[in-house]
Amino acid sequence: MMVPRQGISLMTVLAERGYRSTVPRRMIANLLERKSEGLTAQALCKELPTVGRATVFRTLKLFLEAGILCKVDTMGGAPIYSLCEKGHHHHSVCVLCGAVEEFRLATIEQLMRAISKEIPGQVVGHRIEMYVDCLYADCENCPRNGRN
Amino acid sequence: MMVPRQGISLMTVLAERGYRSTVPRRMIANLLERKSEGLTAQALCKELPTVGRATVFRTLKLFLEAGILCKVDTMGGAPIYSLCEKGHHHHSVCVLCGAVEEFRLATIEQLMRAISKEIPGQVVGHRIEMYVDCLYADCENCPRNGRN
DNA sequence: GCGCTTAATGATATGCTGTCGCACTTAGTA
DNA sequence: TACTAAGTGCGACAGCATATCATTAAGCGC
Repeated sequence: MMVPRQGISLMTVLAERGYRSTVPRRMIANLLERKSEGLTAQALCKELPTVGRATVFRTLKLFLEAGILCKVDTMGGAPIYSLCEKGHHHHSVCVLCGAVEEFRLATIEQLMRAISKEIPGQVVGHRIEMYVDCLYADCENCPRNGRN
Repeated sequence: MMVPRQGISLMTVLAERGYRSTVPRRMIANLLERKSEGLTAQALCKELPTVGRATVFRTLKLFLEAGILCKVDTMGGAPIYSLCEKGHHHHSVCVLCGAVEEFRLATIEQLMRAISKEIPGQVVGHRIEMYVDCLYADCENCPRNGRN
């Protein structure tokens, strides 16, 4: 839990795909890698005022396409962009502070196969999101935990 | 599967809750009840040009609050509003034509309880969406099936 | 290091879902 | 039938995201 995620660097992946290493992209990549709990697009823009909004969204899209970033829907707020390992997984989202964690359970994939048999049509994808009270007992961003 | 859903009428539910029966509301309710596979807000507006956009959204909100309508996220498109039975369930969404079906499996709820134990924090909700090729073998709205 | 080509950028406009404020209409009741 | 509050439509607006386009700079050959 709460392992500092240090996967393949985002910029490395872009380079592999033939994209240029630019100042705005490095800034965005850096911020995403530091904030492993995830950020909204708005937060990125606010933290990087020198980077244009369009560039923020374009860069996020590149990372999404590369499969190293996930766009996680919250319960009625702005989606959170969260760095993720490659491979299939799901997310737990804190409804209080918006922190995102990924989880992966063999049981889920078993269940998905079971559901696939029950549902008419060919299943091409699925999404599971767990909404939790807070991921971290001592989270200081959660209104509930003043200081703890 | 593909049972013509004929639950409690939408207007009846509104009446129970003390809302007035107005022309726009009846038109929206009617359309939703006829199109059991679901509609986007935009589609509703287009089919009911005499009803204002604001009214469409306000009425959808009423039905959502009453728990007889579900807002289902698609994979990157506009959300679909789909009539649904009361009670907890999940959705399968066709990625080709956007048709929505609901499903409910005891196994899922068991699994959710299992996951709850694995995840730090108190689970307050969850969302599962299955994306399928098409729900209906003979769906004429799917580009794949010309006529069939 | 120097230019050159083209990808990438930022500013701006635009699209989309959804909400708000407000004057007008209408449902339901007296 | 008349009254009154709920409901409506319009237009403006908010927030996320994308398109356009002139300008900038990354990365390459030299």
